[in-house]
Amino acid sequence: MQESYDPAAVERAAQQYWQSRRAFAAREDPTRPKFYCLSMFPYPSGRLHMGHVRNYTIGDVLARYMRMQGHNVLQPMGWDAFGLPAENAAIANNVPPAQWTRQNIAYMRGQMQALGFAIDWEREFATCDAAYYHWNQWLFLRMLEQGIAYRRTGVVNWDPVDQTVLANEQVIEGRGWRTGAPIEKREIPMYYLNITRYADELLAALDGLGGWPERVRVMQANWIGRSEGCDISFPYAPDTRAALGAAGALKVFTTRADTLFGVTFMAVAAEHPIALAAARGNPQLAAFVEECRRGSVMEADVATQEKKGMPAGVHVLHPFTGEQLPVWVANYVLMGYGEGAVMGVPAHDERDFEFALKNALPIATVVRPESGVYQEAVAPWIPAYAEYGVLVNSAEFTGLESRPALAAIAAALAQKGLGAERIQYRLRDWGISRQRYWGCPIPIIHCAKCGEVPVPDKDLPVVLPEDLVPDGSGNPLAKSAAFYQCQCPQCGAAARRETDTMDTFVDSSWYFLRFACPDDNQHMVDARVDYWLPADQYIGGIEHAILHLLYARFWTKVMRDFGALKFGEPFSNLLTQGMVLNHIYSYQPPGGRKRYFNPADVYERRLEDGTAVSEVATGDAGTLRVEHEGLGKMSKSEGNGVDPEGLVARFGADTARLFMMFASPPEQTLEWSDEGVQGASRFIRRLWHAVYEHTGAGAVARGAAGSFTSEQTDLRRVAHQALAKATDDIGRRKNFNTAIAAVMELLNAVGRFTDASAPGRAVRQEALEIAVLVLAPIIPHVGHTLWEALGGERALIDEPWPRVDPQALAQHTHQIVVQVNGKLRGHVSVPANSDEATVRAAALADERVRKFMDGKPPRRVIVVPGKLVNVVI
RNA sequence: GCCCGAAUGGCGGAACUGGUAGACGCGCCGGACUCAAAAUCCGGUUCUGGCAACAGAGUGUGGGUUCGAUUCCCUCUUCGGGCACCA
Repeated sequence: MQESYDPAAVERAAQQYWQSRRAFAAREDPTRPKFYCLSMFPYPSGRLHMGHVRNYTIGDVLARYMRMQGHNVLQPMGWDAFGLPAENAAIANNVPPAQWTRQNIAYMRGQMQALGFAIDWEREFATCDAAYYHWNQWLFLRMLEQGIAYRRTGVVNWDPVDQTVLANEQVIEGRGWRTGAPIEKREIPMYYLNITRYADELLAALDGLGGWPERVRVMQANWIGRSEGCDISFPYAPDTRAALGAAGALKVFTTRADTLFGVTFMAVAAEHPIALAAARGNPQLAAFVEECRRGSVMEADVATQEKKGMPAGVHVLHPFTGEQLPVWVANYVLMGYGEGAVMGVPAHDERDFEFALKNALPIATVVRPESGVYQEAVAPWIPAYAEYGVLVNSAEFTGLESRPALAAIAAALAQKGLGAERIQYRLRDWGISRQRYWGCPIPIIHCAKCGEVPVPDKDLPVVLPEDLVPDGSGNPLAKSAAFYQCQCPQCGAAARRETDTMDTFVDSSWYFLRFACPDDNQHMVDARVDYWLPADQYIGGIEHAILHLLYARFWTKVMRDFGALKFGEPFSNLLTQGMVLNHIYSYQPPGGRKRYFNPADVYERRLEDGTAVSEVATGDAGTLRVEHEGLGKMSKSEGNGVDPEGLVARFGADTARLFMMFASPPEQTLEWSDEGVQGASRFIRRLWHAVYEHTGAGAVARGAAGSFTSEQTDLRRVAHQALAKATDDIGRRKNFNTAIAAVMELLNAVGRFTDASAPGRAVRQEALEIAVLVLAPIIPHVGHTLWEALGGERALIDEPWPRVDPQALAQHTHQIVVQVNGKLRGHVSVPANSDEATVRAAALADERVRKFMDGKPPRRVIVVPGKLVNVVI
């Protein structure tokens, strides 16, 4: 081996070795346990960012570790290639999205290969390949047949100037990002997937996902939002009947039917039929409805906006008392959730309370706590009582507790035909239509005579033309006659092809299945899926905890019910990785636009009074003082990204990988640190030198055996403790930082080890072998060379994970911590197999312990075997 | 606004099941090597007081449970993720 470590040469050699053996090509092999290690595939944005490097390094460490543990490992990679950024790039550069996307894929593939990931590149595909999205369309048609896919109207952001539907991201403070025009809501027909049909199963099956982080399961459960409650109908009063021209009832859903006698008003969404009818004869109300129509469609905006309302001037009747209740139109009631109407109970609901105070609506208390003082909520400083309690002022239900009252009121309503118990979900059906070009075409043909006609299977895939260039106004497909002109498959008449494309979440809802059989052109999936799936480990950003992961679970269940899969959950174990952060520096010129500076260009300077300021050099040898805004996600807009490519060029892929794995545990955020990178590089060089000096001193007998000196015993204990810890940290806890720390301690111990005798050198050999093998999944390139130098018979990639020698771990004495009143006062050494009485006696005999006991008798002595004694006085 | 997390030395983090707070790394300080610098190696490094031995304080805030709390419970603060058309 070379005396000095040259990352470029070492990495080239290892990568060439793996490539020449096709080391990562995965084959189905029923005789071996399989391990499908899946990282979320990237959007091909142009260049890899540090989040990608982190994600794929975590996956690679696990894949390589499991390979060493004897598993048949599949680690694939592909491209989530449809989406908005390609269209934006197309508008900016006048390049077709397909060309931009495929160039990016080629570039990013090269970047990934330079990082040395153990990926089976033979299975690679992109979601914009017709051979892939063919099956999106095929399954969509099956869903249509089963009523899972259906068409109805939905609300979108409409830019009236560009005549274009905008994504939420393209709406900035209520205005179109390109035109600056105020955005309107518009209802258009769209396709939906009936995910709510699976709500119960998606919720219940979370219990079986023990390999998922608890917080993700909680988030999904809350997102699905199952609530048990009651539908209640409030019959129209004569004024409402007149406005609507029909009899009927206003239906609401509530989980608090026990507060029914406290209803003092009703609130409906601006889009509700009653609101629209009432607005016809009421210009003021019509203006308010119009104002609501202009508001945002985003839930966060709706929930934080000022709660406004206006009386509709019509009434409904209380189902028990027959009292006339005013109907209000309110901007906080969502048409898309429940019935688009809610009953207002100010005394027992925070939001209704606020609304009632503001609009001078009556407040009626009908529930009180079972005990304790209670003050009726009548003013802003007395909060509404939103808990369960005992009913008052509730006719025949007075005196009941809330829970029995819920059932009793529901039963009474059912008898009157004005209500029934029902389970309601917060989850809404999944709208998949996008009025955009760069996506998977929805395989439907609209015929004037036959209506919506599915494209026959034999005509699939409906291929997306790749030569169009969007210009920001409308969907190019809708302007391309070559695309939309077609014949009706049923009657043969001239017809119009659907020009909406699918949400890109559809593409990512099943790509992990396709990796098992990317070459099957006859079927969506085949029997190989049953070998590889479910994925044993899925790794990706926490930001995907809800939408992507829920859609993928749903899609899997649909395919299972269709008979294409034998399992209902796609990912057995999930690791949600934290984000990569860096410092944000900016300069705000007076009256100008804020500029951001990369932390790499910023340096600190101390002023004469000692305060530190951040500055950047400007072109004319001057400096500019910049403001530190704290830490934030690496992003283009804040200019604080670090390019992985430069890092690899300067330090090598192993350093990049080691730093990422060492800086923090995978689930936590990772703060970028140039010094930390240097530290990782330094450690690799120290390891390199330790092996260089050891092997340079001549051949060594492999395998330490026989009796050991105490120095040898100590090094062996450190080595096998590090191995045991790293095995647990990587395999079970997936905390790589502490596994690396254990090997660092081991290398420190090797450095202190002075025994140059033949048995001593065999012990050092064993320690270095353990260090190299344990780090193999993390720094595989340098490991490849070092393993060869240590005399490995096989290449490192073919080595199994080393075994812990229990004898090396054995300890004859234990250090016991002694506390007095919970404070550390001393240590005592006792034989490893001491009983409690011995430990207790040793502790009480300790000089410092006696000092702190101050002659007082112990009131209590707590002994934790092998660890600690606490003397309570 | 709602749901979910997080907060520990100068910095990143460790302490896994309630049992020695600060492993490991960075930075800094001192030393060795060098004409010198870089690199490398050795030692020190939570804070306060003390020459030291040692003592006291200390895990975002305030409270609680416990022999014992970074860990469990409640409160608040700040930061981050998600909120259905960014992916």
